[in-house]
Amino acid sequence: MADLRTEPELPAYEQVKAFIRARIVSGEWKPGDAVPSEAALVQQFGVSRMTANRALRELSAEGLVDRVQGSGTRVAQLHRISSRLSIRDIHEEVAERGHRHSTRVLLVAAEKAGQGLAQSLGLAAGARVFHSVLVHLENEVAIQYEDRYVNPAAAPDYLDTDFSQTSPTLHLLQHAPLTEASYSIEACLPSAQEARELGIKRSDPCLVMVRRTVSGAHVASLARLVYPGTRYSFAGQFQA
Amino acid sequence: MADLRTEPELPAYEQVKAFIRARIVSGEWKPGDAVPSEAALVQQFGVSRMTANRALRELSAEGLVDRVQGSGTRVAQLHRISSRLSIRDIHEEVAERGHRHSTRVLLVAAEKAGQGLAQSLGLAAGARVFHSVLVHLENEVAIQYEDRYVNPAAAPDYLDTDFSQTSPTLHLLQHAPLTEASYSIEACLPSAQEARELGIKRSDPCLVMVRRTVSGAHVASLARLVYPGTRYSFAGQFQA
DNA sequence: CAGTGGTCTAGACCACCGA
DNA sequence: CGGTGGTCTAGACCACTGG
Repeated sequence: MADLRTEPELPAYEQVKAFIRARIVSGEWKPGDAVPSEAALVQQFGVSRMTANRALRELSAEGLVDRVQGSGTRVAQLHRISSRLSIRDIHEEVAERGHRHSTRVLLVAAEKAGQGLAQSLGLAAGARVFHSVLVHLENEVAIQYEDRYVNPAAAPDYLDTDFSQTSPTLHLLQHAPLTEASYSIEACLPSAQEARELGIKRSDPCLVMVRRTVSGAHVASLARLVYPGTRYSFAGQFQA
Repeated sequence: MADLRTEPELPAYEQVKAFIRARIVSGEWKPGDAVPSEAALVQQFGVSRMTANRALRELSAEGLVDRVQGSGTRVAQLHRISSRLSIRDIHEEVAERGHRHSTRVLLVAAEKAGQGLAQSLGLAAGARVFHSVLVHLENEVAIQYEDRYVNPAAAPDYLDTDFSQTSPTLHLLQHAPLTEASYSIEACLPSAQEARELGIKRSDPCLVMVRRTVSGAHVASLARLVYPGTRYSFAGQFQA
């Protein structure tokens, strides 16, 4: 029987998970080693098989173990620790740091989509699209230049929105439930206009995130987000 | 009874999940709306409560619904879609693209840690640390400049490793089970040496990832990874 | 073939929330 | 108080793996 003196009352499946996790992160059980079978855990801990199963299933979902039906459970090879990079509203993000967020609106208009843009948005060439360009400020310092095209079908009242009060991201999250997205992050030098609006030199490197969001059946939005490299970084934590 | 004609044989809990997920991503059920209770699902689908519970519990883990004991289950407010950014071995990454990976080793040595470095690694100032500098090539083109400090306690035989055969990341993953890590990504201009080794101009912007990895009790490694912005980008997918 | 995990059930007890 | 979710059990049948 294992020592379960962790918390006054911890669910049985959590105790089993803690027991196994401790042996993995301590290195006592190395990648590739077998983990006790469900039947063995039933014996050791005096729990039902469903409880042992839940413990192992959740550890598998967390990437700590690999399970193969008929074969067994083993400590996962590479602990591909991963972090969550999420789509967040920049207003919320700035507010969370205890800073003031404000917006400079440069453009909000309807346009005809060119060939490439229409294709990216899943529309016919020449279709009507919404276009917004704005600059986000944190404590009156520019931190993001946001150039965004929006599919009218996803947010019909996009043009009527006051983006000094709410952000495009928030508006879209609220009106077009996000189901899918893809992004890429690269390093670029800013265009003349981007540099001017961000208050940086054209030789100052920037992080550029290009993001395409999908809501249900149609592409909702295509955004190019430019961050001054000297004032912004994407940071994150990995946890096992 | 719902229409469950999705796949020939899909587990009951997956069918329940699919039923609910479909109504959420289609927008039929909006954020804040109540989701059928476990008891209701038991009725609708003719499954046991454990099965309905598993469906809702997993949807909750995926962030699609929020559950409150005693109150009920509701569609989650903002679908904080997020992607996993994982620590991968660059050799594996390049090989996966069907390209050749090779390495240019510039330095592998033991050094005395300065003040800041020692602190970052959780060692005393002046302690012995391992230092490696290498360039990773994809099809003979430089894509990453890797400058890394390693805690000897985490990988005692680091200096004896042939990094033209294996990579520091892989060596560390295999010898020091990863339990925690933090990173930041920013845009910078390369140093003179970085530019020279990467074969780019000093004015070409680069993505820089600084990564600190922890293995069990001690900090394992501190790495600075420089990617030419014109040749590399971090890309990812979000899924609901 | 025996052992493994994948799924499922029909109960059960409890803690919590809101009316 | 009734309804909710959180947990747990003691069985069960199945598909798959390996020797």
